[in-house]
Amino acid sequence: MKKITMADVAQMANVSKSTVSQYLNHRYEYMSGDTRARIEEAIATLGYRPNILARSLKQKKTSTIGVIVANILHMFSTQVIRAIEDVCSSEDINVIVCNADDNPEKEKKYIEMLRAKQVDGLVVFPTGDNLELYESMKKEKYPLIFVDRMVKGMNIPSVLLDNETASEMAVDHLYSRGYRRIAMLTTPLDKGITPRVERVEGYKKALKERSLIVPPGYIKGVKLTDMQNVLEEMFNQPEVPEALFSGNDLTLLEILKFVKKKGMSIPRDLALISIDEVSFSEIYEPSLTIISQPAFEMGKYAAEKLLEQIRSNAKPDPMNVRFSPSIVVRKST
Amino acid sequence: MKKITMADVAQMANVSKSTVSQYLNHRYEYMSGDTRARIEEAIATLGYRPNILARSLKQKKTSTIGVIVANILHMFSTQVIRAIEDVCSSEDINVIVCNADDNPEKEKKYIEMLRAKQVDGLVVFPTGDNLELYESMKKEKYPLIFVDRMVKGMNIPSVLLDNETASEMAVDHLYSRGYRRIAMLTTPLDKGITPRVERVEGYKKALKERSLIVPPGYIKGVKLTDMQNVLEEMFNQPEVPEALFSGNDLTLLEILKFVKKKGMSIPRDLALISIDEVSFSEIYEPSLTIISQPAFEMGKYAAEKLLEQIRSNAKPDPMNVRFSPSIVVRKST
DNA sequence: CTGAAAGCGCTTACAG
DNA sequence: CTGAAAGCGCTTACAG
Repeated sequence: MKKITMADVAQMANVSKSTVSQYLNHRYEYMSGDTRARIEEAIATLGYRPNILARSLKQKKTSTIGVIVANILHMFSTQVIRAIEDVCSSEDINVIVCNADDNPEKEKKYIEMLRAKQVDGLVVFPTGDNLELYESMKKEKYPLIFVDRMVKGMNIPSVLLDNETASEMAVDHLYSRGYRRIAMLTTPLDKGITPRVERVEGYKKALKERSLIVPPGYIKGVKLTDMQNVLEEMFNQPEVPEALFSGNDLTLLEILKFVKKKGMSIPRDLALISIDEVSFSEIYEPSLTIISQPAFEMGKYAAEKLLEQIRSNAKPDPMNVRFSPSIVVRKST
Repeated sequence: MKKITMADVAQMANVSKSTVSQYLNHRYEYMSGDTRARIEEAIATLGYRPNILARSLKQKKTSTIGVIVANILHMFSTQVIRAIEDVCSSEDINVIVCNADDNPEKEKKYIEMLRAKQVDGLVVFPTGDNLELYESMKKEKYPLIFVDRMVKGMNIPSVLLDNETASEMAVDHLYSRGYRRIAMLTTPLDKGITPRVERVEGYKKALKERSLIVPPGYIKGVKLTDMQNVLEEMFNQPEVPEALFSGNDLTLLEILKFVKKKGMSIPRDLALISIDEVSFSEIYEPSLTIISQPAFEMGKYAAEKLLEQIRSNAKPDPMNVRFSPSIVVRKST
């Protein structure tokens, strides 16, 4: 059961390897129909399958890109991946997906692994903690695009949500419904992760514009595992929030857990709005008002830009491209 | 900005490529400390990164496995993947995940792509429609293991849920709570997909053992997009079900959509139980009773067995290994 | 229209 | 302790 190689096919078809190679690459121009048929037959009877590794080594390209998401548990990641796969598959590019699990070590390991595997380019949701690594790719002009997050002072093209507007929309909606004491909960802010920071900024700005004050206990960015406690505190303040703005889907889940534990009624006891669609936003009672990201478009755009970079490794991409959120008003507000 | 190769390192360190290779592979036994230091330095100053493609070509192995899931939208798939990644990463094996999207064409494309990339083995959730392909891998003794589904008459090791028991547990639980008119809804049965068929069989058997009759309209296996209509019919029968058994998570979502649309109250109007945990089973009101699969253990086992196959390409795996479900009783029943 | 030869970047006996 | 040489399975000018 020895592996069939091109040499075997060539021998059986009575041609040279070069000719078999031409055949495989559909360069039929100067090939006699007879030769072509013999090769075809030899391939079929031998069950020959080309070794892409060898080809890639020679061609110095793998027709494969890598994508490294910070945390695959976010619905957003899944959708972006799907979009990337769709555009790549239509261009015969393979994609390898890795999950950094919010862990810079893992991110680094995956970036190195993928580059060692010679992938032609990378789309990454950067953890933000591998500056030198990003920098070195940048310097080597290695095709690279960031999604969801930018890294300050790094000059790497990034596709982002218009986060400020997203927050503005959330606050505006709540405000128009008459809510005034609006709190915000999200995942940790200390790492300076773009969407978190910008959403908090946008939220603050929108409140200020409406002359609403934000008690210090009204903005929290903490780990998912700490959220139950933080919510406990938040709702033990003298001025209890009337509305809560959730920074992302995973946070929303924690909030709903809390709401249930406390037997709160939405929106009577608390109005709730979140960024990111979730699978159950329609079926939850009440259905959930959501600020939704155009995840699919963002993924598509990122893939297209990366492929452009790969093809003409000169043209610099626009730096930070912003996509607009949209609001889906349901019953939780 | 030309690519740094081993030859460059060798030259700079004043040794041969062979020696650099030894260094990279940690074969220091006969290497002078001096040489070693020079190589180390050369690598650092040049920023050399080995080309894994070349190594793999020579070594005839890539230290990479592929996993092809039938449908990544099932929570179960995600968890199995995660488990596979964990065991592989601890053994320095890379994993490439592909989503067949319930489409045999895509499955075929991915299997061929991964094999062309020379992955060392494959774990697949078979769509069941690529018999010849499975057969040929089997014949070539290509390392392969199935998860979630088996393919009849194919003799390929498969790791499966004990589906009959899962259904038995569901029915038993409902029965013990006093429900008698128990219906079941799941995804299409016509393709003979193992878990669906077995769960339906198990359900029928369990009903029979309890001398319960199943009106014809009580078992449905249909596409997700048809479920609203089918549920409509099901609840327009003269004998309306008191309890509904959902075959998987995606089905559950459809049922919940229907329940909401109809303003039904769970469990008063309808008791509900499903196979597969979902993100919102705790927070849903009422919380959802679930038959849960040991997805993580199943993935771990599959990965371990595949790696064994790869290492000693002789030892045949046990054929159909069954894992036991467990029930998480909550409030929907 | 087809083939011989070189080469992609590694690893691996083997020799010394 | 280290190096020369062959080879993994392809592709790609180039020659004829």
